[in-house]
Amino acid sequence: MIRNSIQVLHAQGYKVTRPRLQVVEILGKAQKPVSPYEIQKMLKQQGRYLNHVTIYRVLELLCHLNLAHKLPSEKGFIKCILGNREGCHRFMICHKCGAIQEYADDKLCRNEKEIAGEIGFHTQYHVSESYGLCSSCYKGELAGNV
Amino acid sequence: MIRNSIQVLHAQGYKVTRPRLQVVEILGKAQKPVSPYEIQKMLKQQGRYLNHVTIYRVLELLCHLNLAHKLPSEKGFIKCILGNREGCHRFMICHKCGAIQEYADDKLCRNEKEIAGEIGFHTQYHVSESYGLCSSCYKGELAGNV
DNA sequence: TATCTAAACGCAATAGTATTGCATTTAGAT
DNA sequence: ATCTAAATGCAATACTATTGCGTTTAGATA
Ligand SMILES: [Mn+2]
Ligand SMILES: [Mn+2]
Ligand SMILES: [Zn+2]
Ligand SMILES: [Zn+2]
Repeated sequence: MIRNSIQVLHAQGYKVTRPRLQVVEILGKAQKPVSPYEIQKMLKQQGRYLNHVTIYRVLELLCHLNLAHKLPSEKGFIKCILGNREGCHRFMICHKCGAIQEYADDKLCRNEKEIAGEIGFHTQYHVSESYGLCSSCYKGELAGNV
Repeated sequence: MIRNSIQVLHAQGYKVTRPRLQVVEILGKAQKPVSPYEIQKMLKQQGRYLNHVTIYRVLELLCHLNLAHKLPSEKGFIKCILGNREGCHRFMICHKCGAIQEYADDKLCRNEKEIAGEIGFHTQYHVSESYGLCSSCYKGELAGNV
């Protein structure tokens, strides 16, 4: 995570700074989307400090570099685990435990573009989030309902 | 739009109030997502006034009744044009003119659920937004590039 | 039509989120 | 070691969202 981020930053001509690495580290540990202010609090607990403006700017850059994604409906950011694979990156979100699963699927993209094409809409990218229960939470629900 | 909203409010045991009708009216006219504060401004221009808290509450209700949708990535609300059709309601968003096209597609939902199922994720609903150019903006782009 | 009450609204206070301009610091090139 | 464009911190400001509570009102009932 960190290593890859450093590489990407470097390769794209962006400086490798402490704030950037700190945010990357937080995202790497987080198991669910985190907001800029949440990141600030988490750093604070480590005795570190970053201005919230800096965090906003870092997150913006990380998204630009596809190292992170913004999940608007969750009001938070999450690290990208797919790399620069083709197609759009999609998410499954467990609304019980908050866990996120990132995935990509070309067929799905083609489907959506096809439907759009039928009414003359030219798709450039997709935002796609599935909400439900992850396998472990689903099992928990079943157990609870006995 | 208004008539249908009145019916739904009534049928569900919610009062038909002036604030609710005013917000419905604004959503009906808007050609793109509008935020609560934008709605307040638009009403102001008509010489009307609603407290922003009221607008928040009305929008929450309208979404609950499927008369409107929140578009998180656009930070705004839009009226629903599909009614209570089965499946999730999806959107195509032109990032040039801001126009929105709502649609639904069962096949797409099945596809997504299928993919989720493969990793044990149990989907309950989808958030889906396609970004690109609507047909008229696309034509405009082509013309401009000559 | 008048009365009544739960539901809805307005207001005020407060909290949380986001953006901008500018001075200072610093990564990394030379 | 020096230099400079890039990045950060700070301060001010604007925008967005939530809560509690007193007042008003839609619409049911008589
Ligand atoms: Mn990704
Ligand atoms: Mn709809
Ligand atoms: Zn879960
Ligand atoms: Zn357009």
